[in-house]
Amino acid sequence: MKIDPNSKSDLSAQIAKAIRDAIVSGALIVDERLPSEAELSEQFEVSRATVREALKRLAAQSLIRTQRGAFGGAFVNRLSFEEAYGQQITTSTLLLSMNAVSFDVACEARFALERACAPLAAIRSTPDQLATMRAEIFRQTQPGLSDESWCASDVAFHRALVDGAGNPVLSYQLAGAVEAMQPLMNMITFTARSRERIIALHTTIADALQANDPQATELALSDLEAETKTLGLSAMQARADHEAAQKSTE
Amino acid sequence: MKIDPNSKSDLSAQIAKAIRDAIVSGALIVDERLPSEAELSEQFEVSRATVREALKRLAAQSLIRTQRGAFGGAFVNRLSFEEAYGQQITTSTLLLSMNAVSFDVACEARFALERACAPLAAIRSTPDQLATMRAEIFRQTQPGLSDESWCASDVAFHRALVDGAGNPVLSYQLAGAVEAMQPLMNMITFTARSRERIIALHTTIADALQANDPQATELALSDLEAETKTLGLSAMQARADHEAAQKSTE
DNA sequence: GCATTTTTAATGTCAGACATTTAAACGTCT
DNA sequence: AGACGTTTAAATGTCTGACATTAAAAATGC
Repeated sequence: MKIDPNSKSDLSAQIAKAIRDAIVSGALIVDERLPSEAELSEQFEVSRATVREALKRLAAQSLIRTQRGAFGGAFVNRLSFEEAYGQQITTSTLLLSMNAVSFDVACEARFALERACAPLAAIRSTPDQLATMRAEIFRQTQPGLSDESWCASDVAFHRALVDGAGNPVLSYQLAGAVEAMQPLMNMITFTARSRERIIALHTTIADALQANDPQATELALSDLEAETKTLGLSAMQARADHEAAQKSTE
Repeated sequence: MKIDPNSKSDLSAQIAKAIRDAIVSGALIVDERLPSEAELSEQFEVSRATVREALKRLAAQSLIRTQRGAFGGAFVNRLSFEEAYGQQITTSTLLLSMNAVSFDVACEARFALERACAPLAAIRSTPDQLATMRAEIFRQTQPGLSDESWCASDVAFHRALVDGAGNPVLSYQLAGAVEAMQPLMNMITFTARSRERIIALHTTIADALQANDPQATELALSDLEAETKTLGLSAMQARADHEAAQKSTE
């Protein structure tokens, strides 16, 4: 592991990159202990503070974990699916909120990805996963459910659907898409009437999965996409009207 | 922004979390300047070194950027799709390599996601994107192409396909899936015979997209998935044999 | 009014100290 | 010999204060 003395970027960034490359390339393997901070600072010929900044960068990406005490140190972390989910969701959420991604585009992406799961989920969904979906549908029928609880239940339903594909890589990739939509969905006011329609579609989806019918699942998902887009459109419209009204009173 | 004095985790991690929450919640907006390190260290009642470690964590996630000099400081970063791509790819690649994800599972996920793009790409692919695909197919017909170059061209072809869906959110989500597969694909030795079959399928896909035919595209992708899985299987088999042979000579 | 120099406010880096944690090594008693 | 408490050592976590470097604003000179 060496750093480029001509590079103009921060030393801590360079050192982090050197170690990251060693991990990605496999030169450092999972659970292997890195040299101590003091040793690294000698090796790279920088102060301990600089090494620490580099290690914190890697820790922020879950590439390493640190343990205090004798025989402690920094260890290469096994990146778990759970941790990766979390990072994916944070990144996706920020990406959407900071880049003014339209509701339509996000919605289209989400349902396209979910439809990709449909054929697999139709074959593989476990009774547990189907039960989860039914339970969430039941929760959605409860009167007086707040919009936030409704959205949370919606996410839970869709996660069960995605997990039904029985492919952890797919679940991981989709976690971001499904969860990142939630802030956008939270802008929508769900009327009793629209909830009814969505519940009906959720039921259709659950039925289709239970019947191992991929086509029907995809169809229902497409209908749900259309319904969601319509709701989103009117919510965005209402929001735009509201802002215009505020502007005129200023 | 406050930190919990009872928490037992590192101060720098807590401070990073406090600032991250402020960004995600929108309390700090894009391009806004954070207080200087000295001010933050007063605010949180910690040393400047600790604040710096926290800021490096955030920088590692591309949440902030720093600028030196007077009127410099740390600024909330607009997370671009490009940066997010990069992070997605690193994370996905590590996830696959560290968790012994089988070739089959990764392959299935990748093609399921690509099939999700097919209907959109069939409608929206631009002449530019189609030209890129044709160019990559042509490159693939060149004799003497190394396995690495072949794989790189394969990735370029599939990225063009995915980008053809004209949905940046989809492209972002899929970047990880497509690129993370490459290390696994690199294990495969592509014979002239198998290359021929893949090139034929790539051509079928490009034709179907050009003809705006989503069904044909999906079909060809499924065929390609089957072909890839077969190749992967024999590669894994060969690798297992090799390892068994090595073990017996020890 | 423009070019140049100076100032200044920030981050980047360093050295050294001390606090805290943790597991191994050591002793002691049964 | 084995169980249990104590010491010790090696690591990370935190603090302090200093200096280097950078880059923009302010001051100066023409």
